Amino acid sequence: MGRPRHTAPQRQGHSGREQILDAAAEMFSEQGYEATSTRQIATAVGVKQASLYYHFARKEDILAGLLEGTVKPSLALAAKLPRTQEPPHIRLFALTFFDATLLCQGRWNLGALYYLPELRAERFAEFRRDRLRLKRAYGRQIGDGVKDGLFTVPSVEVATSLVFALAESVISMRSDGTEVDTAWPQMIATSSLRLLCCDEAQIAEAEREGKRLQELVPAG
Amino acid sequence: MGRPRHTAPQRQGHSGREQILDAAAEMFSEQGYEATSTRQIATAVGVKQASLYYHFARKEDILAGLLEGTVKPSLALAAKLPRTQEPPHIRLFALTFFDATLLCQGRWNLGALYYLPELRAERFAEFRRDRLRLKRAYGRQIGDGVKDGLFTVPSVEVATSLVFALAESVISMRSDGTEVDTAWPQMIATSSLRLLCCDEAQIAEAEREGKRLQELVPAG
DNA sequence: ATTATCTATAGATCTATAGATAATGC
DNA sequence: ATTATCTATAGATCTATAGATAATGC
Repeated sequence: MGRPRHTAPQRQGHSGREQILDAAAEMFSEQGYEATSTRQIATAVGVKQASLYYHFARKEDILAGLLEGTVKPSLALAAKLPRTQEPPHIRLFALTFFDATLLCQGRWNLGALYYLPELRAERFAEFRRDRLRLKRAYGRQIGDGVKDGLFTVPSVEVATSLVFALAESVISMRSDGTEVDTAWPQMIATSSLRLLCCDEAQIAEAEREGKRLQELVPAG
Repeated sequence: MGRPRHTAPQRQGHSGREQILDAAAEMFSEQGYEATSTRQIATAVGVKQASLYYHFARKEDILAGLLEGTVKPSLALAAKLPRTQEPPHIRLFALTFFDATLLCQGRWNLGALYYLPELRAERFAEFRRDRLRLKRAYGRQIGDGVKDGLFTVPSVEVATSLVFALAESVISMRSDGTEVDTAWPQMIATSSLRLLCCDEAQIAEAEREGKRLQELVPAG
């Protein structure tokens, strides 16, 4: 319903809103936020520029709409980890694997949005806070593992930053055009444990058990 | 010489060109390229907007001027590594340490420019090629190490991407406001070897010997 | 004469708003 | 009446050029 479009729909997505988000996801992640005009998005969707404003009050809200739901699933998994009673190396493997898997999949490289300098704006404070919470969840697993003698690191803070960087490394890979296949998340999670000087026997155990925990949360 | 400015100089740098680059470095790395207007840069320098165009024909050339010289030093070190006759784990440590050190220092977080979506433009093809060459240099050290039985990895390609991501991890750290002190490069280089399943004895050796190789190239 | 600035402005954007219009639903 | 589009446009940019101007150097 509503007045018919001049052009046939050009985009995936049932509602107009979803079509806008789909087009914006592609363009924001590949060209950047400021470099993508509302006119460009509208043309890709197959509507006139002003029609976007029926669905989103401001351009920023389109980006916010995309960010919503990117970290939430990982954060949901992280929240359930403490209750699993699993040892830290398995929990960390599960978190890293899950997070990397999310960033690998999806038609567009949504993770690239994390690097947009525009995210410093107040409008995106909540997203930044969520991403920081996720990083802290990594830190908790690593800290617990050190306490239990499973990991050996010179600094929990540095180790956390490095493991977090490994999980997110698929973002730059995809941006650079590297094919990131389904084997990567496992290699990333395993590499993280190696970096933490985890025992090979325990790494093997985490590889077996860690994937089971993915089911704690509905698949992204 | 030249007509005097209306405002006293606001920026570090001897020439006008350097002052423009200094201001642009700060703004491009913090706000992004498109989000930074030539007027903003000019104001920060203390000149009128049009005066920038005496030094740079186009806005893109300012960004190109900044990128020039960011990967070159690491690439120069990488080029000299084969002649050193050092074993791969020492060469890789040296490269990672040097690269991370460069990214850590400097008034502005120039590495953040690597993530600007605008770098996909043809104007920056040379920079992209250089960065890819640097990544391949990482790959060569890792491949050699695997051949010599020093490293054990499921895939040289994935391992290369992960080690490269570790070296560049300081970029996101600095962007997020994390204090990145002088101890990080060493921890990053060491962590890289751990990720590659390198022997602890050889890691210790690389920590001792790797730093010596920094002198192959004039300090960035 | 050369250098490095300035003023002024063309021309091309770009975001967002106001209000009309063409469907469907009640 | 409601929904989702359309047309038209205001007002604010933004990059880049043309040409004047105020220094220094020869």
